[in-house]
Amino acid sequence: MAKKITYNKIDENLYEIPEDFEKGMNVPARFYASRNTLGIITNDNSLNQLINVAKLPGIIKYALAMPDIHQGYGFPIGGVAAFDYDGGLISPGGVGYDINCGVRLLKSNLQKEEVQNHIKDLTSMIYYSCPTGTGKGACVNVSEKELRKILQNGAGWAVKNNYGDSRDLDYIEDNGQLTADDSYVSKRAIERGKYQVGSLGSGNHFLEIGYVESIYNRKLAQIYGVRENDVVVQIHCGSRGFGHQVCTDYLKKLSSYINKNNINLPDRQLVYASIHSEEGKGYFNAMNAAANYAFNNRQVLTHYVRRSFEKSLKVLKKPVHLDLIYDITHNIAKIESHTINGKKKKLIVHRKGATRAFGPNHEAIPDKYKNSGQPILVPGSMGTYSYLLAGTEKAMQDTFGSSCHGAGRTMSRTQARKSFGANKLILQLSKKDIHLQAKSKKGVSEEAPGAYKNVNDVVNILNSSGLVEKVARLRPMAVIKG
DNA sequence: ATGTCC
Repeated sequence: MAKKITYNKIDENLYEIPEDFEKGMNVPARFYASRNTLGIITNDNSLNQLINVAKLPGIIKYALAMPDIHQGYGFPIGGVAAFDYDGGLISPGGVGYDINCGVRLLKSNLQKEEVQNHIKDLTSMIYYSCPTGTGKGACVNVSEKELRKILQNGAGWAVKNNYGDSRDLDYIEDNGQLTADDSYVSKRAIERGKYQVGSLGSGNHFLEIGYVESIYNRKLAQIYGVRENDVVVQIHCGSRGFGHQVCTDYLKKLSSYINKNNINLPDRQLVYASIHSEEGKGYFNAMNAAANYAFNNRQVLTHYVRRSFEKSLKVLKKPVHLDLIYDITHNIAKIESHTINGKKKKLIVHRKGATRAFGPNHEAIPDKYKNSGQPILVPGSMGTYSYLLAGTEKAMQDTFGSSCHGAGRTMSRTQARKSFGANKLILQLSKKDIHLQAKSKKGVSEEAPGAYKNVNDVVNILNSSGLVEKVARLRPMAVIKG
């Protein structure tokens, strides 16, 4: 029987497991929660995983968990951990299997009323032009030579090949490209990647047409370019089988590194390497290649969504366009500079199921948004609200500039399948005027809103903690799922 | 998350 976790309340929605709670912890573990979510969070293994993360060498300040925390592979999902760059710890478990899984938000020049009557045709056209579900299927099949260009250039590949506009690149985190040497990617990953360029995937991935339901901050909404009733599109997906294979490959390689160097781990799933070692350098480069794969994936899908809007809404007899508001990643480790005890320090920041949330005037934010902090996209569970938020200076100080990534699961996929029937869920959505087009009933059950926390609660925890500014809330009209 | 076991 594991020992009961004790923690101190250090702010209204912030709790801390002290460094002396368990032998081996190098820093305290902090998590954001409300009275409502506390019972859910302590119900799974996620806080034990967070304590294990606090035991890793070179961790800075504290192991952090966002309010959407739940257990994952090694590190909890909804976790943030920053390591000293000189020590160089990098860990695949701190990134996740779906490397650079992320969300992008597009805004159309159309109003809810204009799209409402055509929603089923539009959804269907997108559904058949954007492959969904597990396995093969892609908007475009590429040769190994072209794939390697994608792995190096990210979303720039799509733009160069006419899947988008060069302006899109300004509104993607890191401009849709991280530095990557693709020679560190396995042959098997290459094989899997060739046939999935421009595909949605399954699980919690989705494509959603919705509208801006309410505005919380007019000034920030104006800067981001959203108004009430604007029709928007969210695309949530990642690096597909390619990223999965990279993760699998390097968990194995780094496991050998751990054995070779006689390193004791609090959990076998927490394998890591120094980024300065050959193994660590290999993972960092392969991870970045997978990140580029995902950036490009979302860009190619965007192109097909745009074409579907144009074709399907010809009846409106007006030009239809979709502008990219922002594209964020919530599964990545990045080298960033942060102020620690008054001094700038180079860190390796792992965000797993956590979104970057840089505050105003950060150099990484596009000029147009410079004064407002970066846009943060928090999709809710299927058929519920999603949020557009802005990063704050407080997030820079308290969470290495990080926020949550969604509502966060409250039960396993297996448990959700047993608890919720797909047909009933589809009916419930339709009563709310939300049209669902899904590849598998199993997938629908697994993604039942009842298997997730309430996204409103999760966002309010971060908002009341000062980590994010609420900008707008989005309501779905139609959802496409794998 | 994932050709849910190469």
